[in-house]
Amino acid sequence: MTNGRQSIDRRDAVRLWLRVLSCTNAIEARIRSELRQRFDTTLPRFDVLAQLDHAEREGTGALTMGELSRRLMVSNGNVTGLVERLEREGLVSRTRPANDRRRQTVRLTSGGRRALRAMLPEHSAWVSAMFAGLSAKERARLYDLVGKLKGSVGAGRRETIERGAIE
Amino acid sequence: MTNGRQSIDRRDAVRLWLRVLSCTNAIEARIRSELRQRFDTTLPRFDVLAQLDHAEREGTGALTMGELSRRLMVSNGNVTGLVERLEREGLVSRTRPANDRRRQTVRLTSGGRRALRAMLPEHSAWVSAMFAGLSAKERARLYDLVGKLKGSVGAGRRETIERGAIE
DNA sequence: ACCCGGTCCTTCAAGCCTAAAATAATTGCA
DNA sequence: TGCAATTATTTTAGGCTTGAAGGACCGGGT
Repeated sequence: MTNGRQSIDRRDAVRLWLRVLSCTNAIEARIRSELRQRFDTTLPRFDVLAQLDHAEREGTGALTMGELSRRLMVSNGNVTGLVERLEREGLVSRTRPANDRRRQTVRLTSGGRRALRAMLPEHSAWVSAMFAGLSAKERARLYDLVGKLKGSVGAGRRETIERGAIE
Repeated sequence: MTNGRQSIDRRDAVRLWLRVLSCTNAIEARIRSELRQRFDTTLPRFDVLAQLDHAEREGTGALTMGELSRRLMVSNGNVTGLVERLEREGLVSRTRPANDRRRQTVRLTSGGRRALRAMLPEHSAWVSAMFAGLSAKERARLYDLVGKLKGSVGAGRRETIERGAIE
């Protein structure tokens, strides 16, 4: 049964995954390259600023390091370095709240807010240009499918763990 | 026109992009984690081995550093380091062909081939488990949409460059 | 024979990223 | 109160990644 139904499905899944990956990489590479050329900055830095801005709009003026790490889906230690560099550049500021001195809260400085506001519209323009080849209907379908996939990823993990790896 | 038709489309495109990105990251994180736990290796190393194996099956016994860099879509310098580490571990070997001594050709060692063959079936199993929440029809639709998106990404780049950034 | 533009690869500096260990502050509970 | 478990963050060691600069090599034209 080296080439049964299951093997074929698996090969298809891998092919699909590789296509998704290469597409994502291409988009990301484009955004990185534009950010570097137009604003002399990097994607992780942009992500931090965008996340802080988003929090601000929600009413949360500042985020803790941990909250930032969760939202960006990167490790704690990574956030430490990123925020350090952004602070050195004067784009964010850190404060230690008196009620819990383990914490570190981060917020945008006015310079950081200004820098981000300059980048956001261009960022949207790049992204929407790259997605322009898809109709509104196709984009909606893609949105749904990826949402379903996201759910499936979590479920797949649990199942494989419960069952004990490969059968 | 701060909130006209275009802005809304753009926001949608960004939302879609963020969903695609977070889904891809989740899948990649899972694969990285499994590779580390089960085989004590990393995704880039796996990618190099898989690419060399693929080339082997196509009849090309070995790849040059440049060809490897193109296929993996990473920089030249990056490949140098990756191959160095894999060579240190005895999984690949490098040779300098006599007819063009600028080049460096890389091939799997028997140990490398053995290591990869152990990983491949599990890798497929992880991926197909993560995609199992989608029906065959949905997977096919996703495959097509992502293919179309991939085309659109290239087209979007060209257009933005020609038109000169954001209008 | 010599040079010169191009190709192939490596080196370099800097930043990104992770997992695991260490540090520091808080909380709960005996 | 005292102290163990928990929570929040930083540190550490190692690897990944890039863009740019540099060095070796090839081929063709003079």
